[in-house]
Amino acid sequence: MTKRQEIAQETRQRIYTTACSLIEKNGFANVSVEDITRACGVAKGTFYVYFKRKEEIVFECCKEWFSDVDRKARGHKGTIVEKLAFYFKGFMEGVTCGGVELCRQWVREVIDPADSPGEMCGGKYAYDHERLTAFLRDAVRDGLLKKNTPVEALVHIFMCELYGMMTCWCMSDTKFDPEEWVGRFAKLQLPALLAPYVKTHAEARRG
Amino acid sequence: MTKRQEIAQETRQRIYTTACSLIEKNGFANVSVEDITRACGVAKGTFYVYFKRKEEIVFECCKEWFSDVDRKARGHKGTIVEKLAFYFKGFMEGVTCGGVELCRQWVREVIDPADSPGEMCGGKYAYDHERLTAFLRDAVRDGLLKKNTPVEALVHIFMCELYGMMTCWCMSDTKFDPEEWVGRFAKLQLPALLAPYVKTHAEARRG
DNA sequence: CAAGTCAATGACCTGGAGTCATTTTAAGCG
DNA sequence: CGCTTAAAATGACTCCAGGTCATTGACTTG
Repeated sequence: MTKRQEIAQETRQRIYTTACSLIEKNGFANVSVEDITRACGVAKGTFYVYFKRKEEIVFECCKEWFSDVDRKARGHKGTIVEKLAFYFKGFMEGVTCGGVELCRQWVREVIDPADSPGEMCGGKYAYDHERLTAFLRDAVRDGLLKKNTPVEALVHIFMCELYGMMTCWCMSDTKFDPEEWVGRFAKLQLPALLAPYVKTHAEARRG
Repeated sequence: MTKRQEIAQETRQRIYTTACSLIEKNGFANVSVEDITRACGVAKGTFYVYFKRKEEIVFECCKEWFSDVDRKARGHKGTIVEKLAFYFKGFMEGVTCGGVELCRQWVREVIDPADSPGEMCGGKYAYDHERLTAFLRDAVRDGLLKKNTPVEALVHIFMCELYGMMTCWCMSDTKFDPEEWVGRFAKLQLPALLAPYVKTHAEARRG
């Protein structure tokens, strides 16, 4: 990497960091692109060298929420119910850690498939969706779930729950506790949903 | 009502109707206030005679979604699980009937308590919240649920589910079917959630 | 060192939200 | 029927923020 590219990377990073913290402090709508660039000492145009639209910065900021949720959950010992509970817990930890203003903007963007197809919503939704699908497929492969498990349908249900949680967290202005929610979901609802597909001990022994 | 007030009401109604249909056709962000006023043959300023902000029209459009969901559900015969399933079904019917673009804007507004406190989010959220709370309290009073039922907590869970459904419906661009979702929720998850609070036949007989 | 590349710039364009002084029109009254 | 009053309607205007693009000059390359 040449010195030039290094400087460019650093500029991009500075814009990204500044944007995240400003948005978290004041909310997406109350932070202008000029606010961001002024705060990190570059011209407005520079923002658009690195990001196509103002919204794109949110995608950047939120990507890391989910960066290794699935990897960790795979490593988690226990039943499929316990693994999934761990997955959800990790997911919501990422979200809450990112802050409510970023979460709000994420939801705003994700509900609208019309906004920049391909890169934004479609892509973002697919991101989680595929990750969770792969996770469940592996659980089937590893014998934690029966062969006839309707993976796609379950993924849809779980995505509904996760995004419902996010939406309500934003609505309640963080007063509601996602961790408690995940706990209850895992204890009451998850077993009911998975019951038909979880192998009994006898079945598991048979393979 | 004088002729003057009649005309004013009619103007307001015309703006409201035109706005709803334009938003549903093109999406909230792609409809300007001028588009709306032009389409119904009044000046831009007239819009602001009747609505404080562009967003306020959405509140108006969406209010009727929930107008008598609870009343109908109260009249529905059956167990508390069946009544609630009916409630949820009616709620989502209202939403889907209103159309995905209105639903999107509703979610956008509702997740943000900072936007016009009192009237908008706080009020809107409270609207559903209180309605469902009253519904569950009545179920307790009528002996469908035990006295120790944690009504507030249940309301929160249900609101999460409803808004999760709405969010996912918007995300999937209406591809996902809320009715099917409600059906499954009522069959698998609702009984698990309510189990500790539903009276047994013996308990019900004792009162 | 000359030519080429590319990050960075900021004046500029655009479009839409919301305002307000003014005009139009219905209502009330002698 | 005029005249006054008050409400409804107007549209030119301000303001602001997102996004563009021709230009600059620092760095790279041969």
